[in-house]
Amino acid sequence: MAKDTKERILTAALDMFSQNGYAGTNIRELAASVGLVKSSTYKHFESKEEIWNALLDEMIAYYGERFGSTEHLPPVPDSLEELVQMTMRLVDFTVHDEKVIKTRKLLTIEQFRDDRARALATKHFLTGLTEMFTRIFSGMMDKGLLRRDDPAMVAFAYTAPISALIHLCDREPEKTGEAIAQAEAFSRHFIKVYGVHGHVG
Amino acid sequence: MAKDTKERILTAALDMFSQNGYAGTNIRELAASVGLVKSSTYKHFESKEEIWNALLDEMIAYYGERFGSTEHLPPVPDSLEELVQMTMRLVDFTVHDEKVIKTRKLLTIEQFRDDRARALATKHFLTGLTEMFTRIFSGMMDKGLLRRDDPAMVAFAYTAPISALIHLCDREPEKTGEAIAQAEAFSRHFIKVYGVHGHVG
DNA sequence: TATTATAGCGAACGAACGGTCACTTGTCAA
DNA sequence: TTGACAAGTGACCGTTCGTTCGCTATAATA
Repeated sequence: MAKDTKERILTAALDMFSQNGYAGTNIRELAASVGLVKSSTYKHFESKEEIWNALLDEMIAYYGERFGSTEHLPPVPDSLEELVQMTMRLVDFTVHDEKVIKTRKLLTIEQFRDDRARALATKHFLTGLTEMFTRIFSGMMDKGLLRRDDPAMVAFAYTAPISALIHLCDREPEKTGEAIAQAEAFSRHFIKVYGVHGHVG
Repeated sequence: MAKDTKERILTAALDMFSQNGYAGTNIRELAASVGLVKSSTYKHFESKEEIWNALLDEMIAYYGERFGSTEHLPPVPDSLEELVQMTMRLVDFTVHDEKVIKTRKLLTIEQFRDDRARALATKHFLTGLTEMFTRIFSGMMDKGLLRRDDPAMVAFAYTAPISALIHLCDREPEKTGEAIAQAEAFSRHFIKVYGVHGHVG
């Protein structure tokens, strides 16, 4: 039950830090949201900062196991349409999963204050997606599905606009539907421009 | 001199809010950084929140006069190379101008807490640049410099990656040189893909 | 059963917060 | 020369912050 409480505190911390920031979050409310009184928090963490560090540890570990290993790489699509579908599944997940949303918001808010948050933000918002799609596009070029070009540059050109739309969903959740539609429109625009057509799917 | 002090307080507020956030900034330090004692601040503003609101007012006004009016639109380039040059001038300014950097950082940090910051963030990070380049690309398509396509979609495909690199500069200023180089590389990649070549510049 | 560690609690701590107020100083108009 | 006002000061206010401490209840261990 101790382990359980500790986990629940971290979950609440992600909630509040991602909404109000580290400085804007107070332990009293945080404890209350897991049904504790503030002093009880200190049975599980030595300080507010330790909660922050533990949360970042968890986020870094989660990112590592989810995007760091090659086994979680999506398979190289066999058609341009499949690329669109795969992209949209990815977008759909990433703009609807609460934990992922809160993680992004927290990194957005705290990236200028904490160096580990800064580094993780760059991975989350830029290099992570780009590297993943660099491999995918490299494979698709080999298959003759995409025009031969620098796969890293093409991946950057593909993922950055999608990233921008994901950020828009975080900022203005009521526009999520709109943003998803635009992501799909962009994906279809992309395959029109970069894809090799007349291909037998 | 009163007007002067008020302005200096706002400048200091932009400094501190953009670095530590609204909640992480205290009036004592803010006042000290303009050579005042905290109580003197209240001769110019009624409260911390009023400072925040005045700062946002200023940012909104500045954005309006700088990007809102059509007179500040850059002219439609006469060649693809000119598009690259114009883009790089814009990038260079936007990643080096201190006030603009701090404005972006502040909007990044506070976009989830304040509705006006939220709206302004979307303009700054997404729609503003896109709309500007929609007009430019529309003109370039008319001139036969770019392949005919939906100018808004092409503008989005062009500006989103550049925006991502600008954010990278804000987050990791030591990578600014690298990011600028990548912006230019991307811009050249873009004109290679979307441009009409064999054109007499 | 007696012992001990754990996890909760309420009260209290000093420090820092945003904000107020009476007071002084300097400036400028009447 | 005087009066009014704007701008700055330091002392102080109540509140909230993160943190500590002594206590209790529970549950596992010996």
